[in-house]
Amino acid sequence: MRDVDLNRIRGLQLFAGMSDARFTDATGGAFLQNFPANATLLYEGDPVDFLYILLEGTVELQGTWKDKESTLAILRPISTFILAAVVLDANALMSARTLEKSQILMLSAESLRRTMNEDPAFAVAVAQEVSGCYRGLVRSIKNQKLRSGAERLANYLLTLQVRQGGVETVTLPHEKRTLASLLGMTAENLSRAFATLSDYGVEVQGAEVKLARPVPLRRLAAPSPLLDNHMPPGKGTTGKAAKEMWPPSERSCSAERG
Amino acid sequence: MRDVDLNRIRGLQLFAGMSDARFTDATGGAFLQNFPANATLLYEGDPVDFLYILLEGTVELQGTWKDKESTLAILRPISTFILAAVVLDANALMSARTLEKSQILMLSAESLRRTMNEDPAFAVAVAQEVSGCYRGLVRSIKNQKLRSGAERLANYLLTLQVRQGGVETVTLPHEKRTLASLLGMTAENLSRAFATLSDYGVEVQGAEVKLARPVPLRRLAAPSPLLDNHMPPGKGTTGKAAKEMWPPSERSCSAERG
DNA sequence: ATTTTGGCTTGACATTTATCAATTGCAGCA
DNA sequence: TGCTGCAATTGATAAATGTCAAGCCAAAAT
Repeated sequence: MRDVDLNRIRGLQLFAGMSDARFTDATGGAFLQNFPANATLLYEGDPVDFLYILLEGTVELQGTWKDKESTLAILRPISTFILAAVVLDANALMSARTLEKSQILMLSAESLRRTMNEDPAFAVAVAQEVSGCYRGLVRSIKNQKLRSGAERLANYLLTLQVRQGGVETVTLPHEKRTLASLLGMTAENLSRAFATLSDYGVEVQGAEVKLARPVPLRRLAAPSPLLDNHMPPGKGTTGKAAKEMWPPSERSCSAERG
Repeated sequence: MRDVDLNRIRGLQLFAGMSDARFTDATGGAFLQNFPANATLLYEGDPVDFLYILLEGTVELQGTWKDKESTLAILRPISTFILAAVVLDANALMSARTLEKSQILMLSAESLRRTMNEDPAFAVAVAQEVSGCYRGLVRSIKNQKLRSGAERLANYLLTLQVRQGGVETVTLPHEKRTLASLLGMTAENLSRAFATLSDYGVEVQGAEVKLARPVPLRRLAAPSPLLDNHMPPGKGTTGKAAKEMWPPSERSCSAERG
């Protein structure tokens, strides 16, 4: 472990209230790992011995049942994942695999649980982080149960637009089949959903998607802070909750969901 | 507040490691409220000033979007709810309403946040509780995205069977339309899903459902600890995670989901 | 006892989504 | 330059799910 790597995570909200001594202690058994694309870090059902922190690359969290699989989240740096399993010393409910070459920091789950018990501020930070992840999942379920495929896509595009700085033409960050799975549909249906949205000014060319008529698109999408997390680094969801600073907890575990 | 009411929650995992003094302090601003059936406790988007603890009755958590609504969870005593919003001092993402006459304990959110900061053991307990809720939602999403309506119903029935002690004939605890919404389908489709399951020995008569041929039913349902929470009070999910004792965190916030 | 209410079911139909097969398009490579 | 492999698209079809309307049934009200 080089300090330069640890410094990348020292600034995370999760470790904010910690003394340097405790931070050093908690990250004692940590190591940095480089993975190629399409490497599986963890299988569904596996015991979880580490907290993973994605520093570079992309990681997909997926679930499987009866030969079917579904993407539950796609993570970008800097994100922690499987924190809940670490807290409860439980088995993983999701598989994790890299979508591209990735650099991942692995912290000993046991050390973290010990630190939680010794450092009150850290325990609070963990509770906040997991709470944010929880709320991300609540949004995800609502998105899935209340909206149609085209509506989910429309909202995904609008969220992407915000995250990319309000540009008119957004760039899809993943393969379309991955995006389809994240949005809860087949690749074929994603194509058709794009076709449907062409009536609303959505023009696709490879990974470039031009949102030519934002107004009708937004009317169809009807984005809502109660379902979508339009949160670019540094802004709070509500006035009241301004303390949910970056890295926003609600983003860490469920970023770029459908 | 009568002590007899507070005693009902004193035994919760959430308050386990707490000194009596801190417990008294944390529950200082608490009050017990009786609600009739169909009373809305909290609307989606509302600021959250209390942690709710259901002592008697039934509470439904639901989400709304564009005139559509969906049941996200149905809670039974003793369950806490909207803990994540309390932790983050954020607005509610779900509405909460009673399905029947209910008795609900309301604890000051601000007191609880203060207690979290003052009592390390409580902060850890909160982190564990929210982590359990998080995992419940992960299961819920997988259930929703990976299974068909009939498969969700089949698994719901099997879960119910376990929870009711393994009886051959289970009793549906809610109205079918509520159940349908929980399972992510319309009431009409729930009827048809029951019809589909008749091929697997499922015989419906009102709220009584006889599972006459468990073997083929289980083959169809393919229940899995990674998607279903077959956890009756007192048993852990995995050998390793035996410390997830009752009230199991994974049940509190998402019990009786589809 | 009769009416009324509301949940539940059923049928017909529309819409959405999935599946299968074939084709296109494109990037990497011989 | 032309393969080759894979993602993406398209069309045809099937399955799942939603919608609307009508009717059934049982519990509650009169």
